[in-house]
Amino acid sequence: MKTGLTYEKLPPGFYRRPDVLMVAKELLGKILVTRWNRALTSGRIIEVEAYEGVVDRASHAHGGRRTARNEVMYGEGGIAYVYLCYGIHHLFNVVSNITDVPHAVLVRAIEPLEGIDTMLFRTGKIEPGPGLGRGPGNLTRALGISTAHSGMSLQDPRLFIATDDFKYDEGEVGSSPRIGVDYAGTHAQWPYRFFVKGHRGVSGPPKNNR
DNA sequence: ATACCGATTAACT
DNA sequence: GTTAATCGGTATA
Repeated sequence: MKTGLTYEKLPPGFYRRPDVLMVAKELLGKILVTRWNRALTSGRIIEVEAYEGVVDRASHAHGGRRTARNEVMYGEGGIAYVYLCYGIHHLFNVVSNITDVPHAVLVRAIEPLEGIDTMLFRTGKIEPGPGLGRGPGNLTRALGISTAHSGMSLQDPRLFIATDDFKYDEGEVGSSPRIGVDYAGTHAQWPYRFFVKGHRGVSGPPKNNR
């Protein structure tokens, strides 16, 4: 495949580690790739949030809740969990940890790399730029990800995460409480959101990336 | 059967 | 700074 970029798919072991915060932080700088019917689109991950399963009131799996929607969270690390939010937005998560430990990482923003034309077509936007991958609902639209892909393995050639050995330095990464989880009470204060400081592609107002 | 609500976004003032 | 849009998932009866 001609990509102009060289990168290598992350192995299953990356996702199956016990510390969801470590998995979340290390996903920053990795490349999220989709290839539906030969249309390749990709972007570098620049903002994520960790959801710590049964102990986390902000998680869909809090208290061991298990439904048709969130069932895939209980699968082995390395699969996609995609769900519909506000009736419109498809939110993409990476399931981590071992079977029956429902940890997940929400991908909130990417820096578009490949397939910009395809992303513009999918989003109906006219100008290329950070807006294409900024926000969890926007990036799934740009990459063509939907709830139909929930449960798909991230070893699939159509949907995977890869590394080109690029890494952000620790000093380039900021943390904050997660967005939009005020209903979770004190757990909403946990600093489980990680982002690239000062990056224009990070979601929310400018203060969100400081 | 029915009621409530959200891991958001864009378009406002 | 504020708010309307929008509908599947979930709980309750």
